[in-house]
Amino acid sequence: MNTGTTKAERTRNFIIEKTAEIFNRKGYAGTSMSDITEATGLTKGSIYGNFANKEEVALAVFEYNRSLVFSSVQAQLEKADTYFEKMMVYGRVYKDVIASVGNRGGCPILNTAVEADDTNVPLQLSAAKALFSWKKNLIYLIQKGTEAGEFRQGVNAEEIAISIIALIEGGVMFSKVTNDYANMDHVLATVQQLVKGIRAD
Amino acid sequence: MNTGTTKAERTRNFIIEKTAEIFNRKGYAGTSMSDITEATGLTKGSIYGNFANKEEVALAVFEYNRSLVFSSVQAQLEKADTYFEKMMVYGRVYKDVIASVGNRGGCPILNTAVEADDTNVPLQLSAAKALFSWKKNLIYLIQKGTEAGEFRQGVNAEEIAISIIALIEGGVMFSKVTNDYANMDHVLATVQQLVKGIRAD
DNA sequence: AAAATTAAATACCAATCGGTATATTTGTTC
DNA sequence: GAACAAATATACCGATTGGTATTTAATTTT
Repeated sequence: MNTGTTKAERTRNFIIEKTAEIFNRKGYAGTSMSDITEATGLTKGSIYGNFANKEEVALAVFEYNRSLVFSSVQAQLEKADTYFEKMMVYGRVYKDVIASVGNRGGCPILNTAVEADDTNVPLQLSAAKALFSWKKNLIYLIQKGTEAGEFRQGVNAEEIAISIIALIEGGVMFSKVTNDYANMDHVLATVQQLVKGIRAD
Repeated sequence: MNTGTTKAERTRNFIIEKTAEIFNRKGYAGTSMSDITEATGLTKGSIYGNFANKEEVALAVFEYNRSLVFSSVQAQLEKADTYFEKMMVYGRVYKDVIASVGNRGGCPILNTAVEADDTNVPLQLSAAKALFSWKKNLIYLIQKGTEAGEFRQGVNAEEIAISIIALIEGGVMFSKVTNDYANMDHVLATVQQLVKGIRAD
């Protein structure tokens, strides 16, 4: 990528792209300015010419990492024809998403949420916003699927939505720290079971 | 608490107890030696007289935080008479556990796993070991419950176990970062549903 | 191509980082 | 209570932290 009109915009994107994986792996506190200058080959003067401080880099990087995962999922969602199939995308999100972006330090939402919830309000809000948006989208899919007659009436859409997110994020945490992705398969099987469970008969 | 025969042992425990919440909130990278001296009122000489380095403090603190959660759950498990009831303890773990230890920076296993999986091998192994032990215990309860005729035969115990852990940890992450514990209630409802779903009829 | 503007590099800052050697205090044993 | 041992405090180390003025280099605009 690295598009943008002015030189500053291009450099800004360049910095974000080059440091995205570092921030996702080491976290905000664990990533230093020298990590950033090293990864980009730029000097501090250049970094601070494009960002006010380390926090602003981290915020931009989180948005970039989040959008990477988002568009990867979005591509799968668009391929699915029914709302049931769209929901089932999350039941096999591992093969397409985790395998690609997951091998860059795990889920950025999870990483940022866990680190920032006690230490950094702007980052916390960014993570919370991403989760809220994800939840909202899942609820939307369930409601639309219910209207289309694919799902049963009276389903607790919010409960299903939050549970699917929790399963995926908890599964990423579990399989990453144990280095065993069979664990991810197990939680995704439960996600599929949840989705099949709300199907209209 | 703060038991121990020698003065060194008592000081060691004192350091662990006084810094347990700080490490759980700020993480390993985010907690400094001055945080530790400040919280304990001791000097660096005293800290390094009892621990080899910061990592050793973090490891001891993780073990302490983990055991806090563990014994809180264990107390509930012992009260439950049937294996079904024991499994259901995890479906209401929030009220007793999250409310107490959760308000000290969240689940130590989650926090340590997410931070350490890319940055610190000893801490990663500690977190992985804790999760493995938890998973093993859940599988044991399901198997024992099956033998006792409480649960159906042919249940995928590992899948249920990992899913319950993922739901709880994902739920803690979600509700902590959004500051909305209604989300925790939703995932716990799903945990209960999972346990009820393997019940023998 | 010259002038004006923008961006990046250099050199520096005080503060803090994790850690150590040594001195001093405290507790214990005879 | 003197001698000894253990534990804590003091003072220091070089390296690194995030951040900033200022100078130099590269782009745009005229």
